[in-house]
Amino acid sequence: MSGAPGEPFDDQDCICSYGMKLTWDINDPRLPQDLKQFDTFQEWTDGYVRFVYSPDDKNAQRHLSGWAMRNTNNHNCQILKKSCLGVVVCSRNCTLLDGTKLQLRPAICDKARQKQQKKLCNNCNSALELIPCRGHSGYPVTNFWRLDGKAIFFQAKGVHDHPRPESKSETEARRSAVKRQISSSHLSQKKRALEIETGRYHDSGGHFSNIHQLSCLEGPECFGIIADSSFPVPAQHYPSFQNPELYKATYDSASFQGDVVSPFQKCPNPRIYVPRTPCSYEFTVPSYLGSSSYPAFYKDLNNGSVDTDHIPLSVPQHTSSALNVHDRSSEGPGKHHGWKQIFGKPGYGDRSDYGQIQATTGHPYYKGDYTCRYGSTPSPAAPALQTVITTTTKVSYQAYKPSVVKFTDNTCEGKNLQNCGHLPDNALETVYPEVKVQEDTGVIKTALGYQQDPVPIKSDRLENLDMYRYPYTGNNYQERLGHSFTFENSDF
DNA sequence: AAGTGCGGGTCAA
DNA sequence: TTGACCCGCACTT
Repeated sequence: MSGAPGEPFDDQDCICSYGMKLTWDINDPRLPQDLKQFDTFQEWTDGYVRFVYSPDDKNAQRHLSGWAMRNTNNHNCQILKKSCLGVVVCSRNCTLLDGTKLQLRPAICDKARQKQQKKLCNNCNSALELIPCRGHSGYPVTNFWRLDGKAIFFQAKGVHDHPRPESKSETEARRSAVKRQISSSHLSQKKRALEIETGRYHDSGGHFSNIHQLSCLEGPECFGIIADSSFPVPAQHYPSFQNPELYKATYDSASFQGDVVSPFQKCPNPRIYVPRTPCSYEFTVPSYLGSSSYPAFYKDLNNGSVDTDHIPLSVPQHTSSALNVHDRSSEGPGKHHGWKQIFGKPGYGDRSDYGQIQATTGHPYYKGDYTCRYGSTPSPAAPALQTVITTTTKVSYQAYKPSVVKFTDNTCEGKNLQNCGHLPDNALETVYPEVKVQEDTGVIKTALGYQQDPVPIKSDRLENLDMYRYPYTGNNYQERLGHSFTFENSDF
């Protein structure tokens, strides 16, 4: 189906991954061999994209993804196939103290996932619920990995129709941090007991002032992610690695003492802006993709059985929101519209940008029936996306070219978003009308992101350096994170 | 314990 | 035939 291996697109305006400039499909007998460059590792791929990674890229070697992807047997030992597990949310869709939603990473292991779903929402005690991914014709988004020759080929099929879960690194970092807190807490208690025994304890209030303030939290190496400092700095728009400052704040003693409101009660950020790409692409990072929050912890560490999964690290980003997850999850694949159906649906014609598409798929997440936190209004400026994406394994490479080019004019800056402290649900619902649309263009963003000039991002981030200490500001969360962590093999 | 990858097997389209 | 999915196993973290 694809052209000669290595044959690049001749469209000079094609700003996409190197992998997508080449014409290949993961199932092709022969993949491009004469590779001239590699793509920077992308943790949050979304959409029908392809990348070619260096065989030395550690993340590519590990088949890493921000999404919770589980191995799927495709009976082809040459190609590793993984499918998305979705995201775990609160069944009541409760709003956390910081105004965000619970969005946990589904456990990859089946047993662990079952256990995970038996747990309760740490915020409202209602059940947790797994929102399955139905972004690929009603089936989970699939990722394919293939080591061929001197490159690692990656291909993704489908557009995630759910919020991002915590990334693997975030989950690991959170667990790591919590464990450290636990051990620290226990050590502190022992120390205190010893002090009492020896008559050296003079704290009249019996208050552990700063006792939970871990010294290790001063440095990024405290967290697994940084130790692995090596994560690639993808030139993508929203790297997912945490800013150590956020951890520092989050795991502060106040938060750990139980029912204490997070010190950073949030402010969904109005400033949603992503620097232009070299070709003046500009778009908004959706809230659910870019923000996160650090709700207060409710577990008493003294009980020694903190469930790290119940301590949401980042709960960001909601795509859609005020949905009823029961409705969402109870819907079978059959009720979802495939891409063919979507594109063929009358009335949308050439306005088939992703936002429009997903907002009209009939999927509860995007139904107009729902009062969505971020709305589902398509960008009025969204141009036609002359894309044809098949719903089968074989994806026409031709689909990629126009999708990127056509996105040029879809500029949407969240400058008008309200800056608010602690908004109630219904208030938030009206805040991000444009965000949803941008999120739905994930495929394009991902494709565009890889070559983005990091310089403007840096300057932009530097301008907002102060915000690093105060989570949430909506969408630039992930963007900010990119500053604190570096990816492996990155030339950043 | 959980993540990861492999592979046998079933089922439905 | 193809793709999704379940399961068990082995190995790693």
